[in-house]
Amino acid sequence: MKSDKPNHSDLSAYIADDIRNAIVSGELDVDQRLPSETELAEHFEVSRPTVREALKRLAAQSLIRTQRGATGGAFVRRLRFEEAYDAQVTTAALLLSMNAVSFDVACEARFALERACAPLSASRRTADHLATMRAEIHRQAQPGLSDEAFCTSDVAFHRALVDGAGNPVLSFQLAGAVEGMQPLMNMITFTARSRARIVELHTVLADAIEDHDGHSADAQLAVLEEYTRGLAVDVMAQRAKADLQTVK
Amino acid sequence: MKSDKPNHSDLSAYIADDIRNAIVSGELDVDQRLPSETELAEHFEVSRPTVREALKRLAAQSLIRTQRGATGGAFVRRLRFEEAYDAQVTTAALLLSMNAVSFDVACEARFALERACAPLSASRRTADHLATMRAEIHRQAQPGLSDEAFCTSDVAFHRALVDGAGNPVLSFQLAGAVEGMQPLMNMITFTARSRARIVELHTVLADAIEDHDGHSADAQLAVLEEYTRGLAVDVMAQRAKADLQTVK
DNA sequence: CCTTCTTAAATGTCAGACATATAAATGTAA
DNA sequence: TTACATTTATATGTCTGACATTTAAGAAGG
Repeated sequence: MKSDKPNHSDLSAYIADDIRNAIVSGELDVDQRLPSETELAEHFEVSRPTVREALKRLAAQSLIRTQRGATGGAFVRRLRFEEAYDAQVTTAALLLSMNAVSFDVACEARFALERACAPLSASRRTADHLATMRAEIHRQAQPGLSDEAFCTSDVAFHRALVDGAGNPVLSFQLAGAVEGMQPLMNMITFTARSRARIVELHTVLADAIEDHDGHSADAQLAVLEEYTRGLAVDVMAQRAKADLQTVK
Repeated sequence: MKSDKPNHSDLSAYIADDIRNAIVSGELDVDQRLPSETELAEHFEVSRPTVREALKRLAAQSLIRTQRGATGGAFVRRLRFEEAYDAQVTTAALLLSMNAVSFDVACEARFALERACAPLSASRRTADHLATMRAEIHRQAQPGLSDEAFCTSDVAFHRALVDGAGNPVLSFQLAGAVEGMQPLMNMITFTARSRARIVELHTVLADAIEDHDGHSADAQLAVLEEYTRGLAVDVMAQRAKADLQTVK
């Protein structure tokens, strides 16, 4: 940690960067305690509120945790997969909603990545993953399910498929692709007929995974992708038609 | 934005959550100005420093930007792919280094995802992407290149391959998988012979992409994955041997 | 009409104080 | 001696009030 005072604005950002570099570079180990706020303030020659703002920035990135009390302080935090997973989903969802990403582009990315998991999942899935997939299929077939609940179940199904690959890095990377896309999926209204078709496709997919048939699973995902994109096209067309009616 | 005072600790985290939800849910639009710090303080019934800590948390997540001056304030920020890309790389690198992820697991995830891009890249790559790949191959063949520079060029090569798919969401998702793995790759010492082999594989891969042959590109990536994992095994074996020597 | 000056509003920073949580040291009684 | 209660020191969490700085808009003057 150096301590230069570059400019007289955004000091907390500068300090946060400095400490962040120390953490990322491994200069500070996991669970190591940072100096107290007062000590940091002296070191960087700023006031305690400024140091605190810097520490809050790091806390927002899950890089540190703080403890109150006598032996308290700020500690370098071990970044866990679950936390990174959540952040990933939020980021992906925001990216899609703020950048006018088309359904097609997002859908293509999602299924391309998911298909990367298919062979691995087919060869390694446990009975547990398979049970989850079957359970979600069963839920999706229930009548009276809201569109949102149907989407949530769909995500859970695909997540089980991805987790079946038994590779936490892969699961993490795919979190954004699958769950982050949920807001886009929620825009689709699933008719009874389309739900039946999706349940059918999911069933064949689960069968392939059960049979350790990666090739078939991959093919089924391709079919599912095509069908999903077709659904979106229909929704957009109907919406455009409705807008036209409104204008008239 | 509600305003309940749940407990008397971590108020800034609570306030940040509240505003974050408003942004993610779309209640606050892009470029919309938040109330001033003083107004937020009154609304949440806390002091200005507490509000500021909350705002810094959001700034650390690239959710808001702040402007000084008369018409200044905090504004909802449009999350851009490049920023999310950087955050993704940092997060992935930290995940790998802090969770004792094996080289094999990371490598498997990376190549599985990259292979998902191969067919798309083969069909859509521009001359530009191809030129970048060729240029990086040329650089990798230069003698006297440091291991780190070789790795950097390797990342640039693979990034061009991924970008060739012409899907920004896919590029974003793969940032962590490819670039985030660089610290792990840097642990490998690339001998002249292994470099020659990698250059050879990259050349065949680039040829496949040039010929719009997605199937061949996929196959080459599989070969490259196997070779990379073999290299890592060798490095680990030599390191273990060296450690043994040290103990003696 | 253009330029310059003033003003107001907002963030950025600081200083000092008090509140609160927590572990360790200390004291006390069975 | 041991178990429990109390004190104490240290750290974060929060508040108040102030001043510095930046910036745009309005006012004044040529």
